[in-house]
Amino acid sequence: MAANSQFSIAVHILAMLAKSREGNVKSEYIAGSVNTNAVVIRRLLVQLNRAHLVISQTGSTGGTRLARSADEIDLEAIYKAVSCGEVFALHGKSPNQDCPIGKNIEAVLCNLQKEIDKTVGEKLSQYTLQNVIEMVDSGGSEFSLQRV
Amino acid sequence: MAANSQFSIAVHILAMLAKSREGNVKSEYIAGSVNTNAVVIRRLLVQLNRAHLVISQTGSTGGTRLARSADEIDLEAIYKAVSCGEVFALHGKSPNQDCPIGKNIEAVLCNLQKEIDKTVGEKLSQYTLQNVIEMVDSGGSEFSLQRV
DNA sequence: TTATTTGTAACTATGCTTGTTACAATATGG
DNA sequence: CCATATTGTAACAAGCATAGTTACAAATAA
Repeated sequence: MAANSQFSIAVHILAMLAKSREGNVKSEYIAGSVNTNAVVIRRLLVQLNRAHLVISQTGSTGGTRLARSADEIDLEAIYKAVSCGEVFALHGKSPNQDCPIGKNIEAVLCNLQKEIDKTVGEKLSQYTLQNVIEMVDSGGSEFSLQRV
Repeated sequence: MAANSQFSIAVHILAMLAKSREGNVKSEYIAGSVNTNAVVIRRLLVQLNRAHLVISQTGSTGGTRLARSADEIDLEAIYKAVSCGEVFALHGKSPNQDCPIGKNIEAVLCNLQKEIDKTVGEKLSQYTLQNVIEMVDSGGSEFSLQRV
């Protein structure tokens, strides 16, 4: 289980919150739907709080709610909030700087990486949390409802 | 060093091969530029062979060469050859199927995943290995030369 | 036959993600 | 003020993928 599923879980969490607009939702409750430990949920909620997508409160009536409505939250914001990193990684070790290709390939790949990340962000920004909820409600069969 | 840099290394390898069109290039030589072990290179070359991007030969005059010219190899083909997987992962464990959201969220995210992967593939297909080499030759400062 | 290179297996080391327990900090309500 | 409940967070273990390394069989050329 080393694959990064934080974005998927984050979308799941936010969908849960969106469906419970009245009142705070507890991490334990969300964990029951995601089928994981509540701490895993709380760790993600910290990141969603920092991104101002949700508001959490401690205390006996505490919990978490959306910071704004579901159609004002797009998937790019969620993706960036949980900082899923890049589509591909650059070299682990630096290439040989004495080789003309090794010397410059990293810069080229870094620029490409930025370009791809931008493309992913633009595509994700075409969908809102509201779109996701509509898809879930209709059985999850298609993913075509895009924001106008 | 757990991040997947196989696509980056694969591009590096192919750039090396493209710059040495005459004759076979040995994995040890490529490893010297990438700054890693030759077996790491050979493992990637196996995948590039399977994708028919390169041709390898054993024996004392063996090595690897491009299967076609650099402007006939686009970055999507390289990306698919090394099967870098998906931009984000789905849930590790299955969500709670008794929850209306848990029951359908996976299908929605799976469709989204396919959509994003398609977008990445389309973007990568706009660049060829030849474009990469031109970038490297010009110092790697920009990434803007796109295939017509 | 000898030398050289790829292909591949096996093993280790490293690091990330997730799961889990524990507990301080915070907030509510009696 | 006290009891209760929840978040925030630290600490640690488990599982898994990537990368590095050694070793050797298979293939090929001279």
